[in-house]
Amino acid sequence: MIIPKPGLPVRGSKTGQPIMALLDLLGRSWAMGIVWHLYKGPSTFRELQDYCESISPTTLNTRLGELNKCHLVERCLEGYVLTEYGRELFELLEPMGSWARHRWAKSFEENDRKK
Amino acid sequence: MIIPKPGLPVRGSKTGQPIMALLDLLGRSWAMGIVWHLYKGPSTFRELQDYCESISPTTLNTRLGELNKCHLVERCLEGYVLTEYGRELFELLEPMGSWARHRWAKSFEENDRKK
DNA sequence: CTGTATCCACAACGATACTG
DNA sequence: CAGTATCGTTGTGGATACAG
Repeated sequence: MIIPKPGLPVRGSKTGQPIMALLDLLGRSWAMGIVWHLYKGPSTFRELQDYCESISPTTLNTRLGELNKCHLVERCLEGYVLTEYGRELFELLEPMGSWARHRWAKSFEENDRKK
Repeated sequence: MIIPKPGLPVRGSKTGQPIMALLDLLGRSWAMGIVWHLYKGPSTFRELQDYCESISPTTLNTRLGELNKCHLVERCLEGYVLTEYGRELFELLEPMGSWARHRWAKSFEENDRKK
């Protein structure tokens, strides 16, 4: 398991620019889904598995380990929960998600209409 | 070449959530570097190749094609340039980059000190 | 200069079975 | 319930040589 730490080589940046490490981490399968779901409150392994319908236990466990080592998720009595960093990040992600949905996605619809 | 379009399956999301498509696109090698460099102004293929020191022509061309089909980059007389969408996205990315550098990266330094 | 065509190596992920 | 161990498939990207 390669942890995308700022300063070390990551997918897309040999010098490990923090922003690239972040994009690497969050771009992996289900990472965003996990953060999104945990923002609502703590969840167990099984609950997350049900939420991410087609995720394999291998991948879910790997992802949780990565998010944990990157200080975004931590263990708790109820299973897993977002850290302070995790919550901050989620809130930064919202404007991007909003832009992606409302502006960017529209650009593809326009393109489709022209064809 | 698999283009990460919102609505179609992408790395990390089978339903192609727009935010996941975006993270997929930007998480690929050198994508951010290209956007970052082009934010300063138009560039030729060769200039981008020099800027992204170790990138192969194959990858650079693939990446430019993806960014173009996703409406973030377009061709111009001077080579390549950011579109209106591209500039909007860059500006949304800055707060995240800032957080990654100043808050998130610090969390790893703290961790290192403890060990 | 600007790409394109091949080939190769490796990391990511799902499927599955199994252990604590 | 909560993971871990293996295996096979596939995408990603570098290297290189070559074409427009």
